[in-house]
Amino acid sequence: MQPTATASIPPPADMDLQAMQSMDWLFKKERIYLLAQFWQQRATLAEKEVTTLKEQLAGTNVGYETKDGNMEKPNFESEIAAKDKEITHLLEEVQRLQLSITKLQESSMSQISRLEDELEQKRQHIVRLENRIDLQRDYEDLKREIGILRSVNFSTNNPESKSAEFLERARSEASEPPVTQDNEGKETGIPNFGRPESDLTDERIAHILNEASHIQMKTPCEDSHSNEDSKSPHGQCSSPFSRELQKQKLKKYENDDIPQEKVVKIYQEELAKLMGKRIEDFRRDPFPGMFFPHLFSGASMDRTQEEIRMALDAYHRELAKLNQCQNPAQMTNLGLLALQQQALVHHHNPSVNGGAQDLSLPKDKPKMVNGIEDKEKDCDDSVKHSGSAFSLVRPKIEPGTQSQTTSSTASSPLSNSILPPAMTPTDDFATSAAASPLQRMASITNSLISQPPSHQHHPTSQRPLKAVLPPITQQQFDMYNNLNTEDIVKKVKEQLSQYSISQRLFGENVLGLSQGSVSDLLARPKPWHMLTQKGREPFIRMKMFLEDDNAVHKLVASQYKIAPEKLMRTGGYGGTPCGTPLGKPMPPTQKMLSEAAGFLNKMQENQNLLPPSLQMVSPQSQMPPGHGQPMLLTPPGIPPQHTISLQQSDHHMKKSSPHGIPHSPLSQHQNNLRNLNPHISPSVYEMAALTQDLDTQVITTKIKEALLANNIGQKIFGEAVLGLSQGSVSELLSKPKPWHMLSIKGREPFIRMQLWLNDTHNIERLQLLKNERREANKRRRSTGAGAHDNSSDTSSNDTSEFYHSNSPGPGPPSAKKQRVLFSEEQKEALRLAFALDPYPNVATIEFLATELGLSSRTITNWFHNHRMRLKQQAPHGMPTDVPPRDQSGNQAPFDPVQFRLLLNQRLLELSKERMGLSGIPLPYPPYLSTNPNLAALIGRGLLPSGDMDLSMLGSVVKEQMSGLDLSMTSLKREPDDFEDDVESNVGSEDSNMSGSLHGGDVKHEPKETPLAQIARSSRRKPAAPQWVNPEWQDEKEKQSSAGNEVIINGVCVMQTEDYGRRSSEETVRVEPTPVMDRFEDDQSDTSSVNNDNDNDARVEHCEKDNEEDNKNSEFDNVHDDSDKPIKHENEDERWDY
DNA sequence: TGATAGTCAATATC
DNA sequence: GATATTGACTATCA
Repeated sequence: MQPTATASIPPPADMDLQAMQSMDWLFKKERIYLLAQFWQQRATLAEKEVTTLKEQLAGTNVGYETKDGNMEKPNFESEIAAKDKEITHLLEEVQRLQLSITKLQESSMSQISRLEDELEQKRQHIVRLENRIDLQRDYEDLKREIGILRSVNFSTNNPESKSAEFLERARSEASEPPVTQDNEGKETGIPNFGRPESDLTDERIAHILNEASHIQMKTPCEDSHSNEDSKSPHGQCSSPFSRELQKQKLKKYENDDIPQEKVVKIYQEELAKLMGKRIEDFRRDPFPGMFFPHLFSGASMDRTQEEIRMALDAYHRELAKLNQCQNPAQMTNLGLLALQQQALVHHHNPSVNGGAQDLSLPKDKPKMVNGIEDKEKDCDDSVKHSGSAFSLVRPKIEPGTQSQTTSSTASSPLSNSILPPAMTPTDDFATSAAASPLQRMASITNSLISQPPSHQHHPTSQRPLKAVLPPITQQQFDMYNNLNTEDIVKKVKEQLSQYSISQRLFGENVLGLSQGSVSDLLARPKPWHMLTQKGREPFIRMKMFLEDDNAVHKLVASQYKIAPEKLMRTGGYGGTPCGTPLGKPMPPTQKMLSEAAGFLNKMQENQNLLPPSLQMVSPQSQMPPGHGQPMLLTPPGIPPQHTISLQQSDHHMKKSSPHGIPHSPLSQHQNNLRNLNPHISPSVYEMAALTQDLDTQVITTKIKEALLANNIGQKIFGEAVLGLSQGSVSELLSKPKPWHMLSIKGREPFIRMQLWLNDTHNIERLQLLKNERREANKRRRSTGAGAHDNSSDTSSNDTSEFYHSNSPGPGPPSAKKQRVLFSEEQKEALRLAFALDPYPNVATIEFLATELGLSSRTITNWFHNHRMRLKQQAPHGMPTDVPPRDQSGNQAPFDPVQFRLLLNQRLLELSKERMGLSGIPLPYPPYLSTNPNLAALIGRGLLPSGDMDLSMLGSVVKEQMSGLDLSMTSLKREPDDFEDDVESNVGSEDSNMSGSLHGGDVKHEPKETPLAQIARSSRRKPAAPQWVNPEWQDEKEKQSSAGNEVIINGVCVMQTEDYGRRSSEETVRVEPTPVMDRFEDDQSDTSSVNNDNDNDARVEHCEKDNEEDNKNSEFDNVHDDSDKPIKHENEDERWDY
């Protein structure tokens, strides 16, 4: 018994704005509070009981007779003592819990202050970011100012303004981000890649700079050390100086409080020095990289570049942060700067001239050859600028330990992963991530040049390369010389599970290991002392990961790339308000989820059908209709809109709450959260995760009605509202899965539908869009004469153009891929094969592929699709038609001979039907009667009974021997109805006559009774849930032991109690599109018991399912022994049904 | 390697 | 032309 309503809990005393920042604490506290309350209640009860007992003891004199006949008083004393003990225990418990509360309060205070600090920092950062949006312009302004000042300077110091001009030119071209000039000499900001590089030769630069160096005032340090700098990578003078320079430059943008003159001077000096050195180097060895590429890239050359890199690094970092916002405009800025910087590399590097051309290669592509050197020198500086939170994956490399570095590319996958998709690991990025900012910028540039911006989120192009993490340094080994691997693993697992981080993501980004390895490590961590140095590395990384507060957030954010990929199609996700600097790319944090979950759950108490967030007018309605930017007509998970939704739903709650539930802490949280951080609101995914129930059937029915009534097609609806294709919409509408069966992703469309339904202008908008499309089509027809009628109107309207404009322009709209079309016979064969073995092994697949003249891939796909679709067709609460795969691979083997024989039967039947002979019964060969499997098939009506036309059989057999003739077409039939029968055929003894035909191809494995087969559970374990309210997790833990919940597809939780209620009382699904026709043939033959299921449209399924249910009921007992808290969905459904 | 969920898009059907 | 079906594919997980 739990203390009842949350509403009865007084809000914690310090429920204020600050506390809102720490929702997890709040939840913990609340829970503890509840527990304390609970225990206290129990203590009181126990006390009462004791009192009662004492009274009884005092007031009664009853006794009982012992064996020896003596009367004895009941031992109330001991009972009282026990109760007293219990009371003590309970009171202790209460005390303990109260202590916990106090502790939590304390810790929360520190947490709050920390959060405040963090917030303040972020605010500052935002301010800085805002200041830097115009970075490029500032930069160029500065450049111009330099030019002006230089001219003045030179004019006063040297009448030879010509040299000043030259110098300026050299300067601007060699050291500043190259900015092309248009005819008017106006800077366009576009890098001039086309300009001949020889335009400014090094000799000329040298000349100019030599001239200038005589003219200019130089610092003594510079004079005396310029040469040394070129030799020594750690020049005493230049490094501090350049750091100073960098600082100054940064300050310029942050404060603008440095006198420009000074800045200019610094620039000039630095540039002159750099250029001087460059020339020196070049003179000494015109082709250094050719002979000593490592030295070249690693020492002098780099030294000079390094300083400029450092100066530009600030830009890079800030722009990268800006880029997090995925704002196209900012992307442009970034791109420009990247281009400029790349150009700078080109210009600044003498290698661009003539023979030394290839010397730039190690810079731009610091991969195979020079990767090591690049990394070694770059990490020195660039590491310092890397995001601190993820420094663990690019462990700080001490100068002294650098030489140990053996990593070839030294990429930092984690830092890659936190880049926005546009910057995520393409080849270049992955390899250059650890390189200098310039290299990174160059990579970005390359990427920008080679990819249209809309490709930013293409999932395939950004697939991270296998991570190669820098090795753990000796220092780190020393630091972690003894770790509790189990503990680490436990914590890591908690983190991964809590934040729904996949093992793959974690492995690739944090450990540099594959998912499989991670799984192994996490499942079976070896004790520290048993590990080799190498084996310890991952644990050290894990430890570092755990110690980095930000790491998990970044990882979560990077995992979110899924969402942007999807949502960016509408610009929705990108519309996320910025303010999420690199360090905090706005993952929906635990707190937020808890918050929203609490709220949603609370809301659901008050509303039967819908989660509160959905009970609202689509925020889109607040936008001017026909707004230029095409968007989904329901918010695609855009936080701002959701904010509205929360507000509205909150409002709704207040209005509609029948129970008048006052402001519970939860709703108060919500309010506060909303006020505090309007932009931190759940996305559609989060809403999906946080919504415990939603009647998909009702939603789809409503949608269908609405579409039908208004003559709106699935296509336009799908594209405009759901971002899905017509086919998908059709499936969704006709076969909506119950909410609890859907993964988070699968829930998304339903959320959108609901949002759309709540939009008061939903129809208007769609009509508007429809009209627009129609007119656009008309226009196109009249003007374009249908010249490029590539895909009818599919991708030619606004919305879909928007959706599909991702496809890069280049290349013809690839010719329509022709779909494989199975003939009826092929289908029949596949169905038969499926009936025999729904999980064919490779050999079987190959056999089938050969037999049917299809590719293995096609066969695999078919099986997969068939399994999935059968599953889908199973009504709610029904067991699926696909038995779980045999865990040990002992599925009754697929027997080619049996397959062929059965197939022959089927084909005969088909031919007969075609020839109008369907009434004539066919005999089956004698052995069939001895083969229970086949007999079962026959019994179920799969196979005809009666006398067989032997001549036909002969001909079919002939056909078979020469390969099946699968060209026939005839009746349709689903094997779905008989596969169960095959499975249910207890004690089958098939495949004994296997062998001669392709026998070698097919393994015959030890058999197992179907009972055992079915009783076995799926080999898949439920995956870690994603975006499930952590609060639920706890409850789940409690509940799951009762076996009433199951995690589906690793992403959603099925409340089987609900489920049972649902299927028994609530929703009886009536499929709008009956699928009966496909099962007609077999229905009459179904000998199973019909359990009077009132689902008309699903009768045949119910029959099957009931049948299977009956069959399986006995297996359930087998399973009941298992104490597995989480069961396979099939099993669960079976149990609940 | 192989399983599942989700989806697209070609094709079929109404 | 709208909708349904279905082969193919990606992403993710174990």
